[in-house]
Amino acid sequence: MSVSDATARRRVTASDVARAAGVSRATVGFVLNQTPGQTISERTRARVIEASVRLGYRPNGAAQVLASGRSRIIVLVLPDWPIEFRFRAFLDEASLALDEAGYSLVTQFRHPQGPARRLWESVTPDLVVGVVPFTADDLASLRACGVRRVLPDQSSTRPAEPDTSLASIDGPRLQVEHLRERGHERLAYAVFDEPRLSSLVSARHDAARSHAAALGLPAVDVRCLDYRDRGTDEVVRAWHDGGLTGIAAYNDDVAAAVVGAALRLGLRVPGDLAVVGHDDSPIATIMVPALSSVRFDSAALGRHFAALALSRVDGRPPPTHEPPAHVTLIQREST
Amino acid sequence: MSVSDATARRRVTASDVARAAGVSRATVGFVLNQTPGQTISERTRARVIEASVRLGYRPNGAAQVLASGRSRIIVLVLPDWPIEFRFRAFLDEASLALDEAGYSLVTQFRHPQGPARRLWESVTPDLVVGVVPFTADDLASLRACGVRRVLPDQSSTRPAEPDTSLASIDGPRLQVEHLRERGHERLAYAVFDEPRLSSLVSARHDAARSHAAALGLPAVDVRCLDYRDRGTDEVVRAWHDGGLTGIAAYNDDVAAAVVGAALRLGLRVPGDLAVVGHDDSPIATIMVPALSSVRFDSAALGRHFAALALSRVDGRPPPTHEPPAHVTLIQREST
DNA sequence: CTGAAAGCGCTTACAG
DNA sequence: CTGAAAGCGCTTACAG
Repeated sequence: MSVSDATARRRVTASDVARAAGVSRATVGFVLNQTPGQTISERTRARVIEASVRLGYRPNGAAQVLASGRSRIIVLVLPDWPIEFRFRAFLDEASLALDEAGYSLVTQFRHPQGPARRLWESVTPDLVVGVVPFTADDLASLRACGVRRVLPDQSSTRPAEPDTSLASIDGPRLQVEHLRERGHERLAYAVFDEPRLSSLVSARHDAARSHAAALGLPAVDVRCLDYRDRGTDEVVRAWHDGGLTGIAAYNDDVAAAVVGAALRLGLRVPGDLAVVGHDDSPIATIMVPALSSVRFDSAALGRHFAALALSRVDGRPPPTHEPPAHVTLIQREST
Repeated sequence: MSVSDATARRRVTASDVARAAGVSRATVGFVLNQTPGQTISERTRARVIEASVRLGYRPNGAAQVLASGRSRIIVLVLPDWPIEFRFRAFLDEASLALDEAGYSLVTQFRHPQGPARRLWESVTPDLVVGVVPFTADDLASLRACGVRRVLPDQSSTRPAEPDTSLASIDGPRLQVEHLRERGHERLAYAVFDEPRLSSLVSARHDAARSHAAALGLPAVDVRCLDYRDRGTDEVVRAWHDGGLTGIAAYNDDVAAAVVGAALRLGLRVPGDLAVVGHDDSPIATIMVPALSSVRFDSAALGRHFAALALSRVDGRPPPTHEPPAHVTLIQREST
């Protein structure tokens, strides 16, 4: 009765457990944290565990962080990009792998205006990872908040860490190669006019451009579409009139917009215009004609991200093996 | 020089600021937290602020949480649903509104296996909100971790809080009404076979069913599709052969799958089969034919969520006004 | 108007 | 093998 009273009244602390088990507070910590280098008798250990379970003891996170200096929290700062279809699998796998190692992954989107309070000011993370590099402002704040470990690592002059970002440029390469193999030499790259995406978009179309150049193909025509009006139709007509036959798209939605415009113009896909998307989202399979696309193994990327993050929090060198080969081209009806 | 030394060596604390400003540690806290009921001279205040800026002082979050018992962190526990298109806008708006009130919104996805460590064990949130109700296990953990405020509120017997969940059932109603207005009486409801979604899916098709019943329409035929094979074609053929003419879909991807199957079968959309989607994702505009769909005002929902959460952390009664009317039907070519 | 002091609930050398 | 004690960096009555 006094037990349930105490439970109801206020939070159970390590002192409560110690009292109930007839040991000191320190011993409670040693047992529950399995602190190495301590020799606790089996009987004592059992008494402590029994008491902590019986009382429903949960350590106070803030007190642990304050005393130990470690939170076992990793913050992932995401750019202000619209969520991509495969991204959820990336997060799921990364969280799972980190969870198994005893860490929690917490994500924060970074808006242009920026939140007044950065998350790392509140949660004392062991590590903060940015998908895009941090601003000087962010870095100053990170330092002032006592965040010791940051990825990408700014302080060192050694070569950049392995790139686990989702801004992969292997996809565009595969798209260009695939169109070339299907007999297309005059190519275009289609993107949506989505300001939030600018850095990612330009990384990808640059990759498409330079890979085409490396293959000796004519310059790739990069165009912005707006799916909300019919401007896409004109762009597609101009491509066709100009003799372009192969279109690589930033993602499957953009590819679907190109295919839709082509159909409205009476063009055959892939007869007159071959179109390849990116992300292998559900719509690629659903569309008529079904869309060739680039599939990301985002789960593998998520696991690789977790391994990299863990090596960083433990102060170990990053994993030496390359990130997994994670993109493949799925051919369907549109090429 | 000694300043930059100290900065480099270890974290700047309130004591450092106090020393530099020639005041006590308490005064530093009073000034920086703008504690009400204190009368601090303008000169002292200025000195403290100057020193804290100069030294780059940031309060230690863990210590603040431990001492004050409040973290200004709100955890939103998300079910294991695939991310819906409009969901990002919801999160953006909610985070922004909470941020303005000085709170950080942290989200955690809840996998079936469940993370070993729940986030609320580490971050001492002021409030934990679940999109779906918590399990008894979760509730026990929340209680043991000292989380005083939880939504949906389990402890009280008063009527449930206003529903801000994304499992809205107004969309299905609009779909049924719209199909009816377009002259369709024999309806079907199409979903994907996605186990992660079961609760949301059944909430929606139940809504469609009961609204059709309320309108005096024949029973709605609910069917599971699988877009990865051609089984969809057979379902759509069966609908057409059976005289069904109006199809409401769980989301725009499902609707696109139905439209695609209809086109492959040589049916006219909307002539032979009218199809209405849900979410108004980009693909609805892009598709040929363009898809009628239900648009969510998820930004307004996000703001409403924030207001509700803030009322809860402040211990105020929830906002009395209804959640905004947030769904509208956008008619395009498919109905 | 300002400061000295207790306390939040842990961890972790250190001493027995 | 176990415990007493200092310390993490704040907040907040309380006393002047």
